[in-house]
Amino acid sequence: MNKRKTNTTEASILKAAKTIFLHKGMDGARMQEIADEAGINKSMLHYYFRSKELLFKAVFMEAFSTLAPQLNEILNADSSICDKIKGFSHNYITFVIAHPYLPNFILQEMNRNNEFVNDLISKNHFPSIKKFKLQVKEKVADGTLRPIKAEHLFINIMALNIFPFVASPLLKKVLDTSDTQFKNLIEERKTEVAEFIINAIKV
Amino acid sequence: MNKRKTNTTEASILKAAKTIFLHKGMDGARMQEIADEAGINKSMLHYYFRSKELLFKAVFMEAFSTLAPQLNEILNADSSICDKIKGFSHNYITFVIAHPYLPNFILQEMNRNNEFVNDLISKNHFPSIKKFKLQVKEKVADGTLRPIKAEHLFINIMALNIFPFVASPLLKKVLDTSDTQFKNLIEERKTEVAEFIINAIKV
DNA sequence: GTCTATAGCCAGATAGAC
DNA sequence: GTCTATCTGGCTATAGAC
Repeated sequence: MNKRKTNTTEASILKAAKTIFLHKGMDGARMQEIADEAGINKSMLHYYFRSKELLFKAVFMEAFSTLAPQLNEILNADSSICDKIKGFSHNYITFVIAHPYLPNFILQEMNRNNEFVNDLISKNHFPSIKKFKLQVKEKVADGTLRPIKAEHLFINIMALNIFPFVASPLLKKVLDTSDTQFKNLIEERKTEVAEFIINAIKV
Repeated sequence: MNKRKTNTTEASILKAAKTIFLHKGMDGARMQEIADEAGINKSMLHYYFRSKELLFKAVFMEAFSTLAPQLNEILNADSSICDKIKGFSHNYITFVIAHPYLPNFILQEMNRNNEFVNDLISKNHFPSIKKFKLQVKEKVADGTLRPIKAEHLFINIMALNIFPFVASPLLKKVLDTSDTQFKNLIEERKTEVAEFIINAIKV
């Protein structure tokens, strides 16, 4: 009985905290706002998570844990480079359409350079680029790919997939698009991005 | 005499405010910290700029005014698309190496969605994509360019140039590079990015 | 476990002497 | 114009009743 209440309250706090932290960041978020969002008393936040920082850590880790593994589709899968790029772009964009604030939140908090964010990440068995590096080197050597460093290719894949979500307010202004039109553009990018990259690297 | 002191003090406040706001954002910045950075008394900030918000607006506008005009090299120059991409990538990356916190600051504050940021920007004769759209359409029609929407090409150019600066903490971890190695990668991108894009769009 | 009330602190802003 | 001192409000966090 106690256990059940603990679980549901704790979960609703986490859910509310996620909403607020993702929209406003650590510095902009208010404990009161999170409590209101969860429909419970502010002191409950401290009862369950002890401090704003610990609550934030929980949210950040959960957010990070959903994004980091997706990189493995590029870095550690066994498929061809083309298939990786097609698969990742489609899956990643589909996922982020459903969670549009995630990428900006992660990047922003990593840029704030708190020791703990970087600590948490280091410990969290970060995906390594090692295997991908070998694969690219090999394909460049045998002439299947234009000469390109794996590092640049990886940065480019990330950039083309992630950037539109991080820069959407700016892009909407320059492109002079409505929200609906912008959504359509993003939808198109599920295939557009992979096509663009593959054209860039194929011989 | 008074005039000179006004100018130098006001300038040193603005400079300090730029440093602090760019590193910490509106929410994370403290007026005391800005005063310390400028080496003057906190009440001077209010004497010259009246409030934190007005000081922030001044900083944001100055930052935005240095970045926005650079988009014109892509959007409104008279050169060929290839030359635009080469020129912009080289110039933009060179500029941001010297001001690495600028892009993240602008994107972050636009994402906070304060009315005033969006208002300020709307009034600031934002560069339009109109001319670039015509140019791309024309080149696609006459077969000089692979079929691509101007919107996607523009997003891609922005993404490939800006993203590495916004995501540097993440990229450094995944790529497992030192600061020096990462700087070298960025340096390479002055030409690498344009090459990549041109390969992607040429027939 | 959940609430109310409040402690304690720190930030932005102002008053007023010089 | 520049300083010191201080007000005021809002925020995190906790004490304590239920």
